[in-house]
Amino acid sequence: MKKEAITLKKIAQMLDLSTSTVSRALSDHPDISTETKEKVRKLADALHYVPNIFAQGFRNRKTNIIGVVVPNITHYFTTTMVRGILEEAAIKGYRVIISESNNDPLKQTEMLNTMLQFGVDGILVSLTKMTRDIDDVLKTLNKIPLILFDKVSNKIPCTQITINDEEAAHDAVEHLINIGKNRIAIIKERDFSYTSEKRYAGYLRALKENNIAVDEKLIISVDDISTQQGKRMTNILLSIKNPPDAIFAITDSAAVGVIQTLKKFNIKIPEEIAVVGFSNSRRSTVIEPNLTTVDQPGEIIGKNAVKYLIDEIENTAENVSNKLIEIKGTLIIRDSTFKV
Amino acid sequence: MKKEAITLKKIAQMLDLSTSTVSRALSDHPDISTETKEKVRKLADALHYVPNIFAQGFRNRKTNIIGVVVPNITHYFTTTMVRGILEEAAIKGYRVIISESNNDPLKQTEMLNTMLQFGVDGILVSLTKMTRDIDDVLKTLNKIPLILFDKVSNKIPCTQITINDEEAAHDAVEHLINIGKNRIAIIKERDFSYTSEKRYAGYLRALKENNIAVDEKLIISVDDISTQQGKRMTNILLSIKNPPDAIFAITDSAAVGVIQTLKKFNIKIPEEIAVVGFSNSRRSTVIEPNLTTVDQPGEIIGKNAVKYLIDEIENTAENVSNKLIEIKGTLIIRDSTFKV
DNA sequence: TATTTTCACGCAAACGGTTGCGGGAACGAT
DNA sequence: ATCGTTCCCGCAACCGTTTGCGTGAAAATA
Repeated sequence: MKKEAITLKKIAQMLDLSTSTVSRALSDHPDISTETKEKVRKLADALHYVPNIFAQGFRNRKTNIIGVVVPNITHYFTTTMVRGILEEAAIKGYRVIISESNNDPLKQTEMLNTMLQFGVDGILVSLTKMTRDIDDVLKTLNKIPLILFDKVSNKIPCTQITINDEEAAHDAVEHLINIGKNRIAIIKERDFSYTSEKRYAGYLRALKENNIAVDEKLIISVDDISTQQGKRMTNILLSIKNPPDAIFAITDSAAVGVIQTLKKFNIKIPEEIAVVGFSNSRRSTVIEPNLTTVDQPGEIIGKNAVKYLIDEIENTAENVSNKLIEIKGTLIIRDSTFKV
Repeated sequence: MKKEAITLKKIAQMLDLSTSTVSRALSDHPDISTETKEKVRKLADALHYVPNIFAQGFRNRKTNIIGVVVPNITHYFTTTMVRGILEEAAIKGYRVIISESNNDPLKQTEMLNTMLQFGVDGILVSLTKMTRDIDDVLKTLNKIPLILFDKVSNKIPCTQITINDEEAAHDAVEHLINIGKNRIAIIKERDFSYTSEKRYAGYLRALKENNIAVDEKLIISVDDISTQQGKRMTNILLSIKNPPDAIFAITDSAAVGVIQTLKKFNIKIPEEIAVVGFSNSRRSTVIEPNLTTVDQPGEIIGKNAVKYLIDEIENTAENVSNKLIEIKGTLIIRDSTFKV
């Protein structure tokens, strides 16, 4: 079936050398003379020799594979991060195994275990929303380098890479204040979402800095944030006595639902109610009016995650300090808040 | 660092057996007595024994990994297929390595080679657009089971899984005819795209079946289909003497550009010009009017691809016949063609 | 010339699991 | 008692690569 592979042994036989010499020649070991190295390299090239990865992994206890676990691979932003991960990993000579937790903590731990069993060198995790018992993640963390990205948690002591949610949200809300809004609603996620909490904190800080009182009625929490929920929550917000003059949806998909509902009631955007989202998804330039949102540089996050992970993998000796890296997200102002 | 792994040898020592007996016991070999099997299994469970995959792969030349190459992982439809692939592979006990060709044939062959070198058991490929010299793919095909999905090519003799592009496109165009259109433009891709050709064929068949003459001016080919191109081509279509009364864009993203441009010129959709896309992307329900499009069951395609691939992997003996599987896509009628 | 150092390479073990083959023990049949 | 089976199990080789250690020859030093 498969053609006979070219092995070190064969090259050795052809050159009348030992396999160890060939091995060392290819890895540029100082014990080998330059001429021998030359000869070996030339023949290896000619035969298209590729080392048997399994023999190597077997020998070195290193697989050069990193595992990636994400909640939902169909989210555009997630794919941009994955793209960054794939790119950086390829550059560094690593391969990537991806799996999806479907926001199910049980499946998440199952995935982690599978990856461990498979012998990946390290794991990149974007947490499920309801990761309450982080024990399984911690257990994995003890065995193998592990880094959190995007959906992170301060309860897990490891390096974490995310965007500056708090600051970006703060900027978004401040932008709303700058265009003259002061009854600013927020649609956020209920509990267990580090990301949501951070953005909520940014919201609160922006209000406080501008001496705007917090109105609990304008703070809406949902279990799973989605376009559907955006619609429903907008209905609720419109029904209160003093409706908001701006809505900050913690997610673009929710923001889309918000805008659709506002339009259904013929509410002028942004004059009557302005809308801000988060993610700069593709839909944000399709919805009308175009959505003001926060652009998250997914590829950069992905690349950085790989960088730090490989760093941990290759420097197992010194105990790496757990870093908290925040990548800057930038507010993109569009028609849903400000028309030119 | 890593705790000492539990090996067959250790279990063997603890039970005073040989490693071969333990190995056979765990693989349910008939030579081993039931009691011994019981004992071994119990201890293995208790110790959480997991076989060293690299030793196995090394020995058996089987990795239980399948490689996946896609042109662009950020496309929503692609991610739905990936989801199906991941799910089915997990069920069958395979892991998945993903890489992105960025629609670059050179990168595609590079990816294929990396996967080969890595020893994957089989490969799933969605071709780049300009895969003219398919030699590299063929070379890979000779060494290892390979199946094409979504972006396929009839020039490569292997099992292929795709949606019924021709029929779906035919249905879409026929729908346009049914609502009274007869100057139907198509925006398609220039050459080298099997998918595009199939959809174009469906377009032609629908016209022919309904005795509508083909007008070359209404057939627009572009190099890379995108929202931007959709906009530009719409401008062109509007500038001809007899503009179309319907536009079939071979892709949702192009269709979005079409609609945006038509709206800019205050052309009524669908009364003056109707629009149909292809993919049922998320944007198709955000754009106004909502886009009539073809829904492609990505997960089913992904699952099937894995199924057939594993079939080939595990039945290397008999020469598998190359099948051509078409998964049904279904037309979803929305406001861009028909308002209720 | 005798001794040490340097250089360039080979030997062989090791990694963990699988498997062909062979063999001892128990049993039944002759 | 002898022979042939059957049942269980162990021995040892093997997969391809890496690496500690050893060695012979040449070169350098005494």
